[in-house]
Amino acid sequence: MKKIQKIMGLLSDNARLRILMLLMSRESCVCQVMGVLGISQPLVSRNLKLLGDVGFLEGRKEGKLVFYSMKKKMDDFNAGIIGLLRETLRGDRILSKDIRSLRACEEFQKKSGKCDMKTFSEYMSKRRGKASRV
Amino acid sequence: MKKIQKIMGLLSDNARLRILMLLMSRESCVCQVMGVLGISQPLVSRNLKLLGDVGFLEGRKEGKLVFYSMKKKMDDFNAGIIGLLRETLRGDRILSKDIRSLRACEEFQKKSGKCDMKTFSEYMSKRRGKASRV
DNA sequence: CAAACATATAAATACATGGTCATATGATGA
DNA sequence: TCATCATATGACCATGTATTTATATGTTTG
Repeated sequence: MKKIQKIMGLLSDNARLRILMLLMSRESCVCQVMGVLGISQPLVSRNLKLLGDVGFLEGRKEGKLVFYSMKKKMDDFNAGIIGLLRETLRGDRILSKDIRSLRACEEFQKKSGKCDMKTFSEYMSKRRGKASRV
Repeated sequence: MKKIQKIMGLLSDNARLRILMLLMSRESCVCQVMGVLGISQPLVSRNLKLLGDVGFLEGRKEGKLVFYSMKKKMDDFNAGIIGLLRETLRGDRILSKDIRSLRACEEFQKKSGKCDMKTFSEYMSKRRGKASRV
């Protein structure tokens, strides 16, 4: 009961919902989440931690980077919620856009070898200027 | 997305979760919910309204009383959440106790013909003194 | 109609939470 | 080792939300 309340509270936040949906599509590191959602690094870290604490996410370190992904094993309630979210938010505009942004962010990271999000923003602007309809 | 956030927020509250679970077992009027949960009347009214606004509950007037119950037709998300809660909270101590209290409250209401919750509390005390393990 | 009762609403207050800023930790490379 | 980069943590402030108090609305009964 207490746990349910806590989880429901966590899922009442826009950023955290987007993070969850984003990580359903694939794992990503903190700076990628920053880049995609456009929110501050401390806030991303905090939200990832919160989602991890209740059993939704797990982290994996790789050098200086930390990659987060959906936890493989979840209890019935968590799995049920995730399933329900996936069903309900399938095709959601914002989330689809986020997933596309994640691809772009990975691309940028490969080219530049950095997680610098200021530069990433500029990169995204140029990119948008060229061809892609957002 | 916005709606999901809203619903998740509503379900992060102890009183509202208990109300939902209580009304899964059967419909009840505002004063019964007060008596069972032991919270103030304005708060009960407010929470019932909130849960109604997002499509979980419906109300039915009967004289001065207003009975609330689970809505018959819900969209997939709402139905999914309710199903998940029912599964997860099946056998929860607090909720089982609430449901027993509801029976007692109905019984009291029949005898006294009133919804006076002060009197109901006294009634419950005596009752507890006699036989029933809560 | 007046009084009592059940419910709803409004205003006020107290507490929780989101977000930012500053800073700490930990890893890599010069 | 020092500098830089990526992430985590702590303190703080602003906003929102739960809860209470007071009061309004609507219904029954005397």
